[in-house]
Amino acid sequence: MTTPPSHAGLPAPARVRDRATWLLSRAYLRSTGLLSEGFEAAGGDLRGYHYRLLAALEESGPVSQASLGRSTSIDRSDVTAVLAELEDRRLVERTVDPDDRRRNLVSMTRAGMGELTRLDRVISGIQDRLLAPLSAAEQRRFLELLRRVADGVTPPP
Amino acid sequence: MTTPPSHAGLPAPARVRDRATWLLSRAYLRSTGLLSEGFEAAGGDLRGYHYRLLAALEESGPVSQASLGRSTSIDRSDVTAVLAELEDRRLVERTVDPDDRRRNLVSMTRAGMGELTRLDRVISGIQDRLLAPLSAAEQRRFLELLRRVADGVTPPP
DNA sequence: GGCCAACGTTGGTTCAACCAACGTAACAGA
DNA sequence: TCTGTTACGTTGGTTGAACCAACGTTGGCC
Repeated sequence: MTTPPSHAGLPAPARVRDRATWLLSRAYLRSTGLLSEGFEAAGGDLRGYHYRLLAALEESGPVSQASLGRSTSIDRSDVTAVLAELEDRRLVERTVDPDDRRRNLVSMTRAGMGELTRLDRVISGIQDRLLAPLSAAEQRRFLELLRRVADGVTPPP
Repeated sequence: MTTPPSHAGLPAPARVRDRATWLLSRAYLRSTGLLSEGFEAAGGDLRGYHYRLLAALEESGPVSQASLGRSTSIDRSDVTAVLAELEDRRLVERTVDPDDRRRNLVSMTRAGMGELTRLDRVISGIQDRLLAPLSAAEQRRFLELLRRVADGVTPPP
């Protein structure tokens, strides 16, 4: 098992303990811990990048790698590497776009769609576990506030 | 400048967009971006680990590296490396504990205290920038919810 | 026909967070 | 007192996510 050490135990230094950046890093750590647990339990040796690419691909239909990179905010060099892994596992296919031979047209296979569906369920379960400390109403509130912090758009006063 | 690319622009795939894990990773990305910006602007080539160690050290007074590692949740091997850098910059001192020669007693120098104070101000400013999208009341609410998510303690129903 | 931009690829880097193994030192039990 | 076990600091790795630079190929535009 790769359950994260969860070194929750002892209190952090006072200078650090209550800062948003610190709480955020701990929450993120917990989140990635749950995710990698989930990905591992799901088998298939996939990680976040794989899921994001499969999700984008399902939504867009066949597209170029560059476009996939833009819609997932994954660097195109990483897209290359991760797609190669997905192709090895027959979850996607890549063919040169006949209309523009610079482009690789990426499309999902039937197996890829199956894997995406499977991962979907796993990841949904993880959201529930992550947010379990909050009531349903608190979860909604939290997500709304978190979204604004993530977006970082400061409204004019 | 190392201002993060902030590739906020285009929307993530629908499967991903509204998940807590995704929002958390984006908020965390923004947070670390602001932090590294701040550390860079502060000069001195220090990063999060350095600050955490200095903060813990100031709070505890002279202690062993192992103890420092426990109170900051930093692996002891990383503590070793980062303390060596802090010592190079004369921000901390290390001496063998005469009462237990396995231990390195770490203490802060005057310069270290000064650096900590300086970084404190920088980091406080970053909290403000990070939470700027929220009103003061929302910030309090957000921090409370975030703390519970970070702690991950699921209360009995 | 030339020039520039886009694309995919290779091969790096960084930071935080880990783990394993080792020698030295202290300690606890027989 | 010896003996086994733990604690400590150190060295030297690995991982995942996010990056950047440079290159050859291809396409579009003037």
